[in-house]
Amino acid sequence: MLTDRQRMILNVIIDDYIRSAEPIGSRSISKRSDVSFSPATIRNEMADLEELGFLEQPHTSAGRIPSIKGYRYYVDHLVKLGEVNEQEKQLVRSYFTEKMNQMEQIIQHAAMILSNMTNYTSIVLGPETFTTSLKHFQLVPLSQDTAVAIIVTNTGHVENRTISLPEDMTMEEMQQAVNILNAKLVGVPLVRLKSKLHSEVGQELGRYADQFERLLGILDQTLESEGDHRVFMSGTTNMLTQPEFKDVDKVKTLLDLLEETPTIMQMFNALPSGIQVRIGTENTHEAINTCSLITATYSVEGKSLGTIGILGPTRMDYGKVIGLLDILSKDMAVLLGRWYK
Amino acid sequence: MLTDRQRMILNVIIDDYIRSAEPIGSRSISKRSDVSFSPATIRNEMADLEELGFLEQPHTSAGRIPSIKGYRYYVDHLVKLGEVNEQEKQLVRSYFTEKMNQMEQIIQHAAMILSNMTNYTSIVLGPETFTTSLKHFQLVPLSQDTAVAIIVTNTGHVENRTISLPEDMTMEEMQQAVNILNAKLVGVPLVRLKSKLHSEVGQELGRYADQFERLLGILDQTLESEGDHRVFMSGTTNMLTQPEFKDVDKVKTLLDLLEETPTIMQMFNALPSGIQVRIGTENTHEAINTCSLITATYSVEGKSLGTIGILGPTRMDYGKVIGLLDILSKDMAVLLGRWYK
DNA sequence: CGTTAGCACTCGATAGCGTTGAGTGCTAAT
DNA sequence: ATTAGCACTCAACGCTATCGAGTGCTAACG
Repeated sequence: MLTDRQRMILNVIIDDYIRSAEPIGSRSISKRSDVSFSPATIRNEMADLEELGFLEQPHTSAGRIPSIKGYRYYVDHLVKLGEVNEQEKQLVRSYFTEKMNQMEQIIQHAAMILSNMTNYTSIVLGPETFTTSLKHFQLVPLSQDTAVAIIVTNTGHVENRTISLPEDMTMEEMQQAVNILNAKLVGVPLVRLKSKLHSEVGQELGRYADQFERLLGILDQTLESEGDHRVFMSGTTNMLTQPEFKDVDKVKTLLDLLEETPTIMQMFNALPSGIQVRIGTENTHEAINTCSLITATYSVEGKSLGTIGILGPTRMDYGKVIGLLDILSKDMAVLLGRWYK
Repeated sequence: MLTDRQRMILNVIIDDYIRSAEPIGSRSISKRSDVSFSPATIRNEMADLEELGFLEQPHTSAGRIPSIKGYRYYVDHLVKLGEVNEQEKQLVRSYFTEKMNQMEQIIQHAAMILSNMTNYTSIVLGPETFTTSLKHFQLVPLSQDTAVAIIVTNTGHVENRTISLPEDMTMEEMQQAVNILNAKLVGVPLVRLKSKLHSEVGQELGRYADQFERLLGILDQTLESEGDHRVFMSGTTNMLTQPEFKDVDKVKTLLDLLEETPTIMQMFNALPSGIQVRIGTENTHEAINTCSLITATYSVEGKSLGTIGILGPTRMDYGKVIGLLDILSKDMAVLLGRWYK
């Protein structure tokens, strides 16, 4: 569909534009040592590329900038994966080598590494609920009528809720109910917890109907709110250094979006595995129509655990980011692998 | 030091400026129904007020704006406490009435209420560590050689760390050490935990020297990292709607500051009890030299528990914010009172 | 003597205008 | 097919004039 020369020119324009953030003219391309055509020739090709929809002109008599379609072609066919050099690889790994024995820590760290190395905003989703199961369920009394309910998953994740007992129930009764739950529910995946609760444990706890309802409520609440704890972000303000965000209004809509955890989750959920690139308007959310989102899933033994992603302007260093996401997702998989043995 | 009329004029200027964000001229003051002097008279008074340092002129032939000193005088002598009307009081309370049985929830909610009702940025610090004590310390085994250590405080706060056992230690040995710790340390305030550990429990655990060191490390880590969990913020992007932040660079320095939890903690710590107002350069941090920070401590039985605060531009609705902080800090004290019975 | 009307003055903001220069598209020559 | 040449376009920039909100000062007034 495109000639070799057109591809080459498109490639050069995008590379240059990514660096300079300014429209690229024919002369500056022609001057490059790896280009041996005159500006006029380049101009002709650029005109063709524009007609084909790969380039745009902000206004007549300005250079060209890539269109969404142009970026798309670039990502699909042209981009050279940023050669994360051995030194950088080591750097990434060295971030992890310290005693990182908590999953939350690893994930948060991953987000930090990403944003630091790219200067974009990073978003990391922790492991999906369906791969985690209940390990332990416990009640710690605080006072006469209050207690903390603690849920531990097999991944080492801990959730907790403070509850106050109904007046007509003693701590002992409550504790008994918990014991029964523990006996029945340990090992059950969190997603099946609810149905399991109703079907199997229901009758057994019949006589503790009240407590049962209450505990169920706590479990539900916990499972719902877990979403908050699964999204980690870093470098949100990095966006502000990009020239495309010199307008405060844009910044606000973007930052507001990033604070909406549910929306973020929704964006990240149900992404196909592997590395995905969403360019500009390919994103469903209007607030990031001038951004690109690159995501990679990390998985253990074929099971997708979670997602790491980078949000930046459409004019983004795709090669570098994709390369980085690739090795980082693999490193994370290895690192997290031990939790799932 | 100031005549009644000067006070009145200063008051009017600040009130108007807070609303309009634009320099106030003599004519617009004179036109107000509650002012019966000609512009010329007002001008004379304004010139005097400027000489005294209460007003500033952005440039000749512009109106006057309040100086830091002006705001200070306003806050100390002139401001009418925003009459949080009964309806709003109810609104605040209604936010809380739902089943809020977790302390974190209450605090986070308080931050949200503040930012929603003021359109500024709110910062809330949870209860100080020294008022909380250890309630329970537990180990939940995950696999052969990993476990989750869980610490519960008397406030219902839960902290946890995943740990991996040294190879030469069994889970049973570890568990035993935990039992001893539990017996000795429950009820001890968190701040004294460390010294208590060394002095009293040290010998007892002598034979478990290795484990002891390890557990100590975990406790330390937990106590240190607790800071992160104690700072709650809401409405960080509200700043962006203020005209004084139309400049992206300012926004960035501000947002960067807000992300530094330790700095925030430092700013809030050791504040005198009651309501405090820090105007502009009265703040030590340069990044908020064009902001004002209003804080209120909330306390139970004379003991200060934590701090709630509002960060806004110096041109801030002091009356409203102070009034709101006042009733909210009291409401929180009541609500949190039950944890400290 | 405090207050006020009048007036010259200041200065940021805004609009209009010519200049500049990077970049284009087209044509004709190679 | 490529390229040199040239007329054309248009944002950006700087300059100037104008406008008007607001001031400071002086003199008049009750």
